[in-house]
Amino acid sequence: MSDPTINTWLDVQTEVMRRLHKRVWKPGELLPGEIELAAEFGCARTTVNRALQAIAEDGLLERKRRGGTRVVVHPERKATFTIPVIRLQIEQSGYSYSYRLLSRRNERPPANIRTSMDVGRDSRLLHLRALHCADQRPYVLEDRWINTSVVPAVADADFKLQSPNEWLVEHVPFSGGDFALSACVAGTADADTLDCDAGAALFTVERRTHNARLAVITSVQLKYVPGYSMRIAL
Amino acid sequence: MSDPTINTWLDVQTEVMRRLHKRVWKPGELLPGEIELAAEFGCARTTVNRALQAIAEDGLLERKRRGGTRVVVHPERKATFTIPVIRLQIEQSGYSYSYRLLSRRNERPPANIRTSMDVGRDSRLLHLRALHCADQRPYVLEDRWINTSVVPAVADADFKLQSPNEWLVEHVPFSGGDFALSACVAGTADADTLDCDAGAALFTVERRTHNARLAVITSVQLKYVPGYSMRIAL
DNA sequence: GAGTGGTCTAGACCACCCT
DNA sequence: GGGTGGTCTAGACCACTCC
Repeated sequence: MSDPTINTWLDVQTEVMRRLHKRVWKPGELLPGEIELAAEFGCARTTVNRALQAIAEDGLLERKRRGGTRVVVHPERKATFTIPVIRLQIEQSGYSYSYRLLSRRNERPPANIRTSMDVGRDSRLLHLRALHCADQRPYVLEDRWINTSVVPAVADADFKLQSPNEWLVEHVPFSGGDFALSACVAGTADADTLDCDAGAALFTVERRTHNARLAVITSVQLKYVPGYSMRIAL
Repeated sequence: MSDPTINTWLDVQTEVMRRLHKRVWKPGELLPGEIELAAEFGCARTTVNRALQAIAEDGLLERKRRGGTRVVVHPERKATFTIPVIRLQIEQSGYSYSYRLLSRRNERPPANIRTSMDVGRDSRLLHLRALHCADQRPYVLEDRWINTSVVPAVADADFKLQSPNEWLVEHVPFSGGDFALSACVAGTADADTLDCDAGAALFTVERRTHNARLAVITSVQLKYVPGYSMRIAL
């Protein structure tokens, strides 16, 4: 071996990755067992285990108890991105952040919201609309529904200064949810608020958040200003 | 403690998460050291370490060598999604997949591609345009540039049957890249190909892929049919 | 039944970084 | 300097699954 000592589990990971790229172990093939690899690398089995587990988490290896470790055939790569917190997102770009509450009402939600938030047709939810700006220019338009029976404390929240997102993060521990990314056409109302042309294409994020008991806390739609793009590194 | 034995590192993770949700340890606060927690849970320090590391990877804890483990103030959640392989994406939705190569040319790329792929103004790159269909109906329009000097073998590839994406996955081990998600308005040509109205909003994915030596292999833009949304679970 | 990965333990040393 | 997390080791037992 030409390798300059393999000690840490990261070293093992690197070496295994190298062999995967060089097709020393081809897609679909079985890798040597952990003990064997440990012997070759001159380290403990635990160390090899840690490395292989990490690679498996990235989706490049598949491990089974009796079946050994196998190279995944179609390496369906996984990307992880950090869910943007709008204020930080803007501030990190070097702009000043400002925020304005446009409206706050208790309303009967439309059908799609009733469905996605799993509430009856007579329920009233808190409906918030807000605008986030970068250097005083519109950046993203927020349209949010909050289930007040799941989060009663929201009645006392003042959203004039603090955005709903930040209030929720601080006051309501949540456990899960889902995302949908899409594109929509700016209507005249959107265009007016976002200070753009009607008919422009808006990058849109819809997000639903539920608590540990799977009750939907909030459902929000974010429409970004035209030209916005969400960047992710692999 | 009312807890029914804490043995595995997953048990520790669950218990720590529970305390984070219950604000036993509040945002910004310092957790007890690993040895202390190990004593409380009645397990080895290694086990506690594994659990805390996993939570830290999710962005909820921050760990420093001398500074201990701290609850992150603004838990910037991370989401991980699998990069869609178009054919599988369509087939898993229960549709039949078909694919058509629209054009294949060696061309001088426009300025934005020259920049993003880091090539000189006289370089010629392989330019591919293709359409992916679900049940014979347009689903996504692919516009791809491949650097032929980085991937010479591409000259011999036949993209009439196999899509460029799948060919690249099979033949060119890549190591990294980046994504940009955005929205764009369908021009008349796009609308014609995708069989939709001009002016519709198209969800757009741009992706750049480079090899281990950071040479850009390919840059691709995918325009999805109107109404498409990309879904991610947390 | 037997072999593989999954995990735990106890002890040890190291790297980092705050005071 | 000293305390914290980061990691390695060696040995052990368990759980799953293929044969």
